[in-house]
Amino acid sequence: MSTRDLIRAALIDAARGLGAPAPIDPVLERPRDSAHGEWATNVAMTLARPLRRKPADIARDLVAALDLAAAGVERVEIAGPGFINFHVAVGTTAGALRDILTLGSRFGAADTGGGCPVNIEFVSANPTGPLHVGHGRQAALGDAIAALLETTGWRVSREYYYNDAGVQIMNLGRSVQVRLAQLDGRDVPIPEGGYHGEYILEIAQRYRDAHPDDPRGADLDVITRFAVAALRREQDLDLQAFGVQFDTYFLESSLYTEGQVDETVRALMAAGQTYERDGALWLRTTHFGDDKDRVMRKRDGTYTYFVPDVAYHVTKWRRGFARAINVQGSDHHSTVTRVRAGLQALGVGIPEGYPEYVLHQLVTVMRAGEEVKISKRAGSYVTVRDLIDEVGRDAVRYFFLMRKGDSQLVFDIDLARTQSEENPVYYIQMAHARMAGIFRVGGIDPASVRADGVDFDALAEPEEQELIKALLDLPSVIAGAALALEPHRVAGYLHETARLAHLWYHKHHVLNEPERLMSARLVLARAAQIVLRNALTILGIRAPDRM
RNA sequence: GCGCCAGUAGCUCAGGUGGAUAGAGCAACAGCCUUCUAAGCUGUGGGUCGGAGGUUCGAGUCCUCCCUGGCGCGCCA
Repeated sequence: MSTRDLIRAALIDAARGLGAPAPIDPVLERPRDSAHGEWATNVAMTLARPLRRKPADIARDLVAALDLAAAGVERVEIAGPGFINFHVAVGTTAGALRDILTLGSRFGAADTGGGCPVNIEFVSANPTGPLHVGHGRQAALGDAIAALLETTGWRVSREYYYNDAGVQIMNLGRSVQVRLAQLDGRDVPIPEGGYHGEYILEIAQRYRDAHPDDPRGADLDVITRFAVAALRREQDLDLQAFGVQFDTYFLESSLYTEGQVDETVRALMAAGQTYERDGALWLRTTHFGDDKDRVMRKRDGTYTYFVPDVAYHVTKWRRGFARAINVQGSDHHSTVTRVRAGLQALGVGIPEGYPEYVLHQLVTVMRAGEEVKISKRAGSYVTVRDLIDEVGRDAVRYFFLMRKGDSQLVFDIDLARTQSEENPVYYIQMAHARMAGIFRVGGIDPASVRADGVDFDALAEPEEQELIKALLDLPSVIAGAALALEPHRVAGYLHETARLAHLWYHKHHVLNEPERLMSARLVLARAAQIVLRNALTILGIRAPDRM
């Protein structure tokens, strides 16, 4: 049991002794100021109301009832309006490093999810062009959220949904066809809604090489399939370069060919949630929180886009995913209500909040103080590949993850490509490399470092105590980030932990110190290496041993 | 007009789900290399947390209204 758990349990006992009503759930936090001890609780203040007593009096009685010597608590004090601060013995705090070494790559993991299957859908770009920076943010976010959930015990499936049959695909085929005609010397304009990027021309040229039988581009179906395949391959390469892998690619067309769209429509009609008006079929989404009802089937007999969307999410539910998380740009937020309304209208027991959404705001790319809006290949937008080529995969990942998804994100290319202290990615990776460097120079296999017999009282320097506390916080940071679906918390934690590691490294020496000190510091260096690596891994960033 | 998100240091942003004196990076200024990476470290300055009310022991955080910005509001996808 950790020191924190021991304190918590003792507090619950003591509070019960004072007659506090159940459930008692004392919050234990790291005080901002380390002079306030290793742990602090505000439980006396939260009990003031139910017990109808002053917080300070409750705190005094609680402290009197606590016996925490065995837990390594040296001193308990009451401070401010009723906080109870716990000062833990140096060796007790440091002794917890043992767990980090023992658990290794599993330190920080939990089994909160209990193996429950969860589907995470992200990127889901239509195969009509290279991935843009927004897709990059989704890829980084989705992959990190997936890793967070895996680490906390969920069985995660990464899924990519793409539209392989709609109007946009038709426009893609036509755009390539027009480029073919232009290559053939004819003056044909790009159609309304068509794609203008240079990549369309490239595809046309490749099509011409691959189909000498059709130099004039007469067969639109064949051209379209060729273009889709080419772009899917290209997107796969982008994702590969970014280090993202999917378990499932789900084709929108399969919803039609396998009858799920029709089935969903019939089920909604049978549930009495639809009506006909003006020759169209409507869904009563207003019954489920929408501000107006939505058309499902247009007058021309075709379905609006959200019908296959609902059918798609029915398949997620049926495939056994009790949780489904969609990572999308905030420009899709209007679909949230609609999809959920459709699922509720079916009345088949799907929870109201299904699926969950992680919406992110837009990305602005800056270079030399100017906004970058276009790339040569894509024409109207900056591609993920541009960023990866320019600053490297690790920096791209970190920059996309260091901000909360709800915030608009400014991607500063100049900062991301600096290889110095100014760049947070290098700063963090450098901290890891420095820990690794200690073992390399010392000729010690880091995996051989053991905590047995180590005198943890030796780690008494303030920089050591601060670093140790930060390292031990990894599990709770991961748990919080996983619960909130917010990877940026891990990014912030990494930066702070790296700072403490640099500070310690700079001020104190490990090798060639007296045996008692060196062996303890080797454990600390090893623990720091493990924690930095584990946290970086969750964000999909490499932890190099040297730089 | 309605909805979602945001507004915190000159700039970019954190502030785990109400806690103690609001933080970090960049930028600015002043320092530190005979020892495991100076790709690093130390110090200084810098704030009406958009505004006004409210909730309570306690609000950057929760509620209401207003202001500003981004996105969305189709029988497009």
